[in-house]
Amino acid sequence: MQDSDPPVVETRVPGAAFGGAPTIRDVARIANVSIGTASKALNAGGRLSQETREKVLRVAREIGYRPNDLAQSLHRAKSRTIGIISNDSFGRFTFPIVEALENRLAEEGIAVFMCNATDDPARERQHLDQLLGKRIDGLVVTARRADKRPPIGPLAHGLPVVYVFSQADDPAALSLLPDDVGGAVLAVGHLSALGRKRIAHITGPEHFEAVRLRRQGYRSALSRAGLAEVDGFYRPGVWSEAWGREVAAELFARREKPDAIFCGNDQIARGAADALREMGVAVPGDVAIVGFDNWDVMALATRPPLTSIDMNLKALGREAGDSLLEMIAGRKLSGVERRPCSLVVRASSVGGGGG
Amino acid sequence: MQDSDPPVVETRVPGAAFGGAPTIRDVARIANVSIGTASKALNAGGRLSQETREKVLRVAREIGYRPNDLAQSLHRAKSRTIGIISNDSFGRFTFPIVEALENRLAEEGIAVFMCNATDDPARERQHLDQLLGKRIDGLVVTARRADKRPPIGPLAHGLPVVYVFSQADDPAALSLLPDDVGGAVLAVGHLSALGRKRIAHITGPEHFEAVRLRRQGYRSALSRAGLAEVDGFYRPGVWSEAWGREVAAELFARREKPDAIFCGNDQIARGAADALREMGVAVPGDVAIVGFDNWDVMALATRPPLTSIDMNLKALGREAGDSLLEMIAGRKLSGVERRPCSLVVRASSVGGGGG
DNA sequence: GTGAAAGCGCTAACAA
DNA sequence: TTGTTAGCGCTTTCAC
Repeated sequence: MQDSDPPVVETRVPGAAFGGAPTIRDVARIANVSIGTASKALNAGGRLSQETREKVLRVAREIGYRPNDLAQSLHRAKSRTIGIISNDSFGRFTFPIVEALENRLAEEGIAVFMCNATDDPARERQHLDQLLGKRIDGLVVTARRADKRPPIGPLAHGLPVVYVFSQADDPAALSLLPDDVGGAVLAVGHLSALGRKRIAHITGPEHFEAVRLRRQGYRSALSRAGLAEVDGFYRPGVWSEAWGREVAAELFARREKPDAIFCGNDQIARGAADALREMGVAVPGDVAIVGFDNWDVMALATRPPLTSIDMNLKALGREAGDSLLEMIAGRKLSGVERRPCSLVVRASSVGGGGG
Repeated sequence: MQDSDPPVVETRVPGAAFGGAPTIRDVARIANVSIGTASKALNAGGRLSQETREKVLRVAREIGYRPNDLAQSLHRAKSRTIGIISNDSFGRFTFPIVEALENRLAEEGIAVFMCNATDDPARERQHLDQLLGKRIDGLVVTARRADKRPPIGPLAHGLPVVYVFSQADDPAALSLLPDDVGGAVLAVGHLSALGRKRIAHITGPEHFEAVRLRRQGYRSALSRAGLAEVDGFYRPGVWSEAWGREVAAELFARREKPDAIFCGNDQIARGAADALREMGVAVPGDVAIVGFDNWDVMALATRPPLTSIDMNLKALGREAGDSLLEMIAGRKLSGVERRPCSLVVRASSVGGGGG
């Protein structure tokens, strides 16, 4: 059976390319037209008799023809492909960003190469080389923390690059970041609007830019509300529940206790909430708590559920996609853009007393 | 200076391809050799004078030449590219898998297209079309839960596909999964080896295959240890901390209390641990607890830290990469392969009494 | 309305 | 040792 069909096989022999995927040449031959005609029919262009067009399309469908995008790319000098390099090994923060970005780009028929560099410059360089070889039309760089990093490069001049949740040390680059200061102002503003006067701030390590910015927001919101910054109420440390528990316990062993805590992330907030509950302090009755990140798995599991600041990472990712598309279309974009966070109110700041 | 070099510019005019990236033609022209010679030099092949080779390489380096991988692919009929379609929007479980896979493939110089289908068959189809157009050499399909799914297709015949943390309803397909039964046996075996006799199982919804398999492991480990399955000790429900708290409280209101709990995931385990601590039951003194997933953020934050079952997702991802590479090389692989889990012991099952 | 051919960037077979 | 050329799959211009 198999051996009785040499002629057909023969026509595909000098190539047998790409696992035998049919080419436009196959379509043309079977439909009995020239390659040019087949191309015109498939691309819905040029003048062509209805009959021929349909014949070609039918054949194409029947043999499962699908244009080879690599060949097309070669011709149009655009790969319709972009790369994304992450140093977060695509963790909790990068995920939503990358997902939204991929969605946006998929809408335009652009495919995304995913590369994980895990903070290793050598790996990053290697990935970049590969991507440049693949002639990506653009690049997105993302990271675990939004601190400054050396810019990507040197690379094919004019390759559009967007840094998101990551900041290049290069004024000509475009960086998209959440507005940490504004997020903190939102949190503290919410608490002061609820009548809280003694607001503490438990947060992560100060070498994170986010920690410094959120503190700045904390301070400016306090002064805007006419509140004093109590000595010992600002507590940088680590991003863990244990730290939240520890500081909360300590603050409530003081004479001057806070009536609200703004936490640098949801884990700290959860730790604080746990410690307070166990000490018999009512949340939000005695103390209101606001977290940061709005990480559902933490915020919802906390008792009571956490009011938190959402960095709107999906929106950030989508905008990164928009910006990259614009840059690919030729626009020059640069600067550090900070996008607003939002406040998600739950029971840890308002509602039935609790504890 | 710049304007004094018009001829060079001119040579690149009919094309200006790919953002002006230099081509091998540019290298050849500047090095004053033929294209064929340049190619030989760059590919370290054929016989060529040392001198010429070096000259070519130097020019290539100077003008920043990087071979166009699309053109190479076209020629060699391999794209050195694979696709990965996820229905987990790359969440907690898929991510370690994808990361390890990407690492493995990067070692071979293969790039990975990332596609998120989010359980929408239309989006999946669309992504698949795009990937096939890009002539990927292979495909990996991954999902949020390891339940059976309709196989991908129809697609270019012979495209290697590996399902990981996902199972195709097709005996000819290769699926790589964690061994849930074995994981449960490990957990319950650990508890019974510690002398626990009354082991309860709080877990997620029964429509998850993982729940059914883990229960099976639970039962077989009980009987292997000569322990009875106490009525009401098997508690399917939902994957939440609240469920863990609820059931734990309930079990300890009974006359016949368990002396160990094997939980279907770490969230349930954490809920149980919290409830018990608040009831004054000592963990692991009175009750030992084992979770499942070894999700660090949960397992480590629990008081006491959770003993848990690790599905070794990174190893699974790496193996998926190995398998895909083999299939690309021509081997046919199929069947449902389950890979062992491991037990990670922490203080919730052994150690200082606690509570 | 249709076909022929050049060219996208590269490799490999064959000439010189 | 080096150059020439065909061809990978596709689009597009230009003849017919």
